[in-house]
Amino acid sequence: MCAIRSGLSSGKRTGRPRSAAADRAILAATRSALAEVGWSRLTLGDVAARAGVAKTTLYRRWPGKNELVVDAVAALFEEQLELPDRGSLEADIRGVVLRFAELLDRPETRTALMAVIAEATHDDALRLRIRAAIVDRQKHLVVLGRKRAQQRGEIPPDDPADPADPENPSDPSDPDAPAGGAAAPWRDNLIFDVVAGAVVHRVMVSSEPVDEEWARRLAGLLVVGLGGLHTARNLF
Amino acid sequence: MCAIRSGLSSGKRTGRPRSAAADRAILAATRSALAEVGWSRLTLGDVAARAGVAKTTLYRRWPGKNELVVDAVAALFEEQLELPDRGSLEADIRGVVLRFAELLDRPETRTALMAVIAEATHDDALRLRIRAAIVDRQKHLVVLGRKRAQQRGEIPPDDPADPADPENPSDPSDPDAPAGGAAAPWRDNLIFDVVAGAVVHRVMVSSEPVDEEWARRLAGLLVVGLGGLHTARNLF
DNA sequence: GCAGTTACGCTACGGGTCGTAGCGAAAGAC
DNA sequence: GTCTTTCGCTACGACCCGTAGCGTAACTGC
Repeated sequence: MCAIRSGLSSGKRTGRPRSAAADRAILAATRSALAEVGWSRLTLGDVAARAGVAKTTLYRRWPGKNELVVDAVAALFEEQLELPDRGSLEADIRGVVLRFAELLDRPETRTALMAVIAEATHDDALRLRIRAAIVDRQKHLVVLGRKRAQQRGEIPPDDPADPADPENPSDPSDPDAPAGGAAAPWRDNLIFDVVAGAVVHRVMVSSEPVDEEWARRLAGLLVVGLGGLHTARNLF
Repeated sequence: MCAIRSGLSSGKRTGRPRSAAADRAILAATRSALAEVGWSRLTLGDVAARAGVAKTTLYRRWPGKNELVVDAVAALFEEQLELPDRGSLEADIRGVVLRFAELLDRPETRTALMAVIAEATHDDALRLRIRAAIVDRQKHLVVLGRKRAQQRGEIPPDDPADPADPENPSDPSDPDAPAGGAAAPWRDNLIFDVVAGAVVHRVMVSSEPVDEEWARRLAGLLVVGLGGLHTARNLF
């Protein structure tokens, strides 16, 4: 996260420091306005007025609407990064599903997430910002859950003999690789896309609630399917 | 789809008819502009100029940017509704995955789909429009694939004794019910959310391609998982 | 203290887009 | 030919954008 850096390089800076309270007020005002008027009708002038700051202050910290909204939403993802160990892979998946759904339950998250993703289609810098602030944190939960399941013996440990994905060779810049140092990161990424994608689609497109019942069904589907991917990995 | 109705009530109307060519030009211009400049920088004046029509003509047919974009994108979904029978559930899933990914391969679809979904958060009419023009057509493919799999015997037929979803009782207005007249529509809906959500998430968030390899993995996960949902349906 | 530096609130501005209104001309229905 | 509706065009007020300039406030280092 973090706005425009005012100081040039190193830490020590002179002069009047930026108000951290203003930062919080601006981000909160952004979320509030987002929930009320939506993305397209959101104006920076309105945000500044809600936050009780001048419009120019806003532009001194964020280049534009997109970046501000990303930071405003990213703050919601900062709070609860860890996930308690619920004792089984199935329960952990249910936990992460409900955790993610809880975030999407806030109207400002719903509106903002889709909007910034749409904007990121034409803005590489914005995509990186989203990845660092939001996506990587969610993906970390998947890696964590997989490692726990391996420790429990629910799924086999990483097999060094398991050949790397031929279509995703171990390229240093390969986004399939950096996460957990696993031998087969494509499984983590597949699960990540399935879990996060299904929850988002359920909430945003199908407009149906993600409740305990649905989470149980999705987790059941995945646990059984994951077992199949390991036991009969060359079946398909 | 369909813009603003000019005539008052019944079919027959007198006077100069609306130019169908203008409609096509406007929608094509919208897609073109969307792919180039993105959602937030898209202006209706620009679209009108690209289409070679007056800006007022545009406002006579669509209430605003959102509705225009929905119709422009929906036209892409109209073309290929059916899916060839590929002989197995796994192959059918792969087919629908690649089919959906093909649509998302167009930059205008990527940009527009997320943007209109974000806007739909605050606009019920827009949500209905999206549902009718886009979502229902995609969901139909899932129902079709499930019926084929049942005919092949890959998954058991609908069990009349299968109790309806307690959290989704057979309410006439229940969106879990209307699709295929199945005894357990929640399975169709779950698969729909998982498949469509995973593809969208893979393309939009992970920014990775949906290729044959990935489709095979997702299909494998689902086929195994679906079998588990049927054989051990009360396990979770 | 004092000077130096940076952030802040405020005002004002040109530029762009929105969505609408009014007009005369064009195109089809009767 | 007459009637009805659409079309292209121009013009308009309203709004928002993003920036510049100013005087003031807050904090640092001497």
